[in-house]
Amino acid sequence: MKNRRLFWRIVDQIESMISGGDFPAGSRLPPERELAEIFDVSRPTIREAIIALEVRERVEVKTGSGVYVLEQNNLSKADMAISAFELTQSRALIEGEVAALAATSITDEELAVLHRTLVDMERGEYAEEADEEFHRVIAVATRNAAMLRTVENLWNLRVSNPQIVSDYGSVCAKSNQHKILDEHTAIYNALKGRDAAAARAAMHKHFNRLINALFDALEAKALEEVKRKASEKRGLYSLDGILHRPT
Amino acid sequence: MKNRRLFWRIVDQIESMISGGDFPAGSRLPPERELAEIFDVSRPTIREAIIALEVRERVEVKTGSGVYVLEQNNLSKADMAISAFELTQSRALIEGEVAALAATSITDEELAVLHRTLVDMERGEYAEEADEEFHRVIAVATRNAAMLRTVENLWNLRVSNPQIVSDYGSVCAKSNQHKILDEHTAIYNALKGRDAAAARAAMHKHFNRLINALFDALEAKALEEVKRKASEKRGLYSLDGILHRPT
DNA sequence: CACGTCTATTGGAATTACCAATTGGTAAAG
DNA sequence: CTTTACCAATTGGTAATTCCAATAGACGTG
Repeated sequence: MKNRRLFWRIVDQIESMISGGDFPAGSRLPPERELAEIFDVSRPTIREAIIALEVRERVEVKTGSGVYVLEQNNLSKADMAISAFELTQSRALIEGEVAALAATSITDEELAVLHRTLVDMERGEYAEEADEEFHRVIAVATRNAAMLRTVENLWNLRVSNPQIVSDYGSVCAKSNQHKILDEHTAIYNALKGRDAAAARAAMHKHFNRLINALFDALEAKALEEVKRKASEKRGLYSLDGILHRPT
Repeated sequence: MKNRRLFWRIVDQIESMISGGDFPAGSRLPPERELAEIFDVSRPTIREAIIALEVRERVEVKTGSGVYVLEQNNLSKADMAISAFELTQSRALIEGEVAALAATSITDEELAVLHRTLVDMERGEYAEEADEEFHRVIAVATRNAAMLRTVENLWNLRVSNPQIVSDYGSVCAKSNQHKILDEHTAIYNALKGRDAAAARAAMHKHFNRLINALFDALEAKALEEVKRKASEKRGLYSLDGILHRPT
């Protein structure tokens, strides 16, 4: 659909200029007539683009004065403050209960779907999708829409927070995938046996290992950082290059 | 600020006409030129209003065809499907874990705030606010932003869903407030004693009674309905009015 | 009856003009 | 020298008009 109306293109351009730092929050945009020249469109088109930005609350229009860039509410500055540890701890406790609840009400069809996610993950393709599907199906099996909604929200927090995605990077690497698979299998077996306590325990074990893995990764990263800085200092203060130099 | 730009007035008018049923979802709005006549403004102004509605996703513009009213995503048709039972069950399990977690990390200041919510509730004023604050502070005490976020989400589900608000109506009536207060006090004491298991149990007990109260209310309502219908039938088929009429 | 073409309708965009609010400078008064 | 009042330039607000492009429905042809 390249037939987007013209003003949307202008909206994108102005928006990228704003987020690109050309117009910091609080600053004034060039007058409409100038923008029309810059983007080589008519003034009405610029006005339409500005109205779109205004509805989106990116700018504020002051009659007779100009168009001003607003602070970005960046929804979820609160979300950004959530760390991978907190998220994983929450998921451990909540999805532990979800698994226990699901064990009492899961159907054979759902168990079959779960088993498919295990096969998918073993094949190695779509590993993340299989992971999501696994946890989601268990939430569905609770017959509780609020639980499903909560589990989905937590997953969304994970994938929408770049910091968390980064922190999970190494933990979910291919080399660790068999661990996830083993733990998922344990959860699956507990659910198959309709054993609520075992399902809860297996889910806790799953997330508990993840938390430890996150700690290990954090520790390794911190250690790396220390080494790097030490190496920098060594470079700065070393006398290797100037002592006993054979001229 | 009565100096709102003209097109905002048009946006409001069109929007109220849509929600007023003049233009059902899927139907086409009158052409821009007609709207300009109807509202006695110029066509560019109509265009600006339509663009605002388009950015808000109330309408869809099809070039050469017309402007069509979109379904209102009334955020959360999925949310509407969540029943009071499901929500309460979720809160029982999740906030049970929250209480257990909080018991290990709650501060004396937070305990003091909790105690204040108990006093507030005892005084009877701001009972709902005190309830919300009570559960919220416990979530804060977990030192886990994801948990806090989840608890807040569940609370929002409750207050934003009219059906759930209605179902909770009788359960949270003043006559039952002392029960809630007693249960909150029990949770508070468990937290004060830093007893995770006791806190979890007290929270479970709290929500478990709520679930039973919801069931009772549902049952009473259904019974009422049966009686009402029976009474209607009685009125329809009764012979009281026509037999042995003293003329 | 099916298919393609033609045309009326409708939105898309540009141009021009003029109005209204704001702003900032300048000149006059104190 | 400071303050105030006014005026003019700037900037957005609205309108009127024109032309273009996409769509849909009518119409005609095979």
